Amino acid sequence: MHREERAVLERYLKERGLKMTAARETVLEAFLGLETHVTVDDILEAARALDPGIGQATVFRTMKLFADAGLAREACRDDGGRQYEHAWRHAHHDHLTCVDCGKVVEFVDPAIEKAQEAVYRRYGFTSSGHRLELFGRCPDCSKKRSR
Amino acid sequence: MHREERAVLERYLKERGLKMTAARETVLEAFLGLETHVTVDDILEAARALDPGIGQATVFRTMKLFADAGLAREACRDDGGRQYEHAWRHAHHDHLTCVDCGKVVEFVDPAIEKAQEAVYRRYGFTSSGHRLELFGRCPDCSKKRSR
DNA sequence: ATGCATGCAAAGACTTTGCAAATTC
DNA sequence: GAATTTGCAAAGTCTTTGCATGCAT
Repeated sequence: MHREERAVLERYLKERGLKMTAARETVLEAFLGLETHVTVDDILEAARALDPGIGQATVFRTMKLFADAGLAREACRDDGGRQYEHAWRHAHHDHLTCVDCGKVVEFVDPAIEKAQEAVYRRYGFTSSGHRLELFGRCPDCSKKRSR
Repeated sequence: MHREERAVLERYLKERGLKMTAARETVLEAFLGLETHVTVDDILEAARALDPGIGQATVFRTMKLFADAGLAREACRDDGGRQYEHAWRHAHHDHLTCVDCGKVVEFVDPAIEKAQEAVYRRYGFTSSGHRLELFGRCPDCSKKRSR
């Protein structure tokens, strides 16, 4: 499973003289098996389902490693909680989040991307990424609310 | 100083039977006297400069109150640190942050705002705000880097 | 063999909460 | 006077670090 991500990790490790270990494999499988947008705790729980011996510190350390290897992306919720998203073969996207039920829609909008480039030019900045989160109420929650 | 913000706070407090206290005034002055984008610690330090007796818990509690009163806006950095921004008479804006020196440019781009509305419509969501942060390198840092 | 990685537990950073005393209305 | 607020310290979270042991190379 997840052969490609595993190859990415192995290459990353080899490049810096680090080691492929059982714990790293387990955390990788656990992380990839979950939907994107998970907390360290979610990952720990999933990892322990595969191997109960996994330590919490290992998950923290491993996820930092994955982030650096380009397999995960560190994000943060407004309440300060940290989350990780899948980053490999998971193109850039923005988020549309329902403030009631928490549902997240991922989208990419060319018009927005283009307008952002114009902003960079306007201020003479060199672009290096962005984060856009739209908040609102999803169709279901809107309906419930108007009743 | 800051008469208008003070009036907003007083009205907010009166509406719910809460009290205007010296500590709240102090924290308000401290917060407004700082530039936007500050941590609780920045505010605590500034507040203690005005009144050394201010407790840390009071600042936490008071900033939550201000956020609810519409005077402050809670934000969060990617490293998980919490920040507060001024929210009163400080229209909605997005951020363009220099990844090298940390400088922040606030901007509003009508094309982006418009494109966002289209995204809401596309997914049937009701809008309730957004957060956009562009990362890049400011002109100064770009120059330094290319040398 | 060497040195990186692990799990545990302790330590840290940040935030919240319980409480008695002080303050506001 | 009744009720909210405060500052302190204790308790909670979440995350990182130190260390002896275990493993990958």
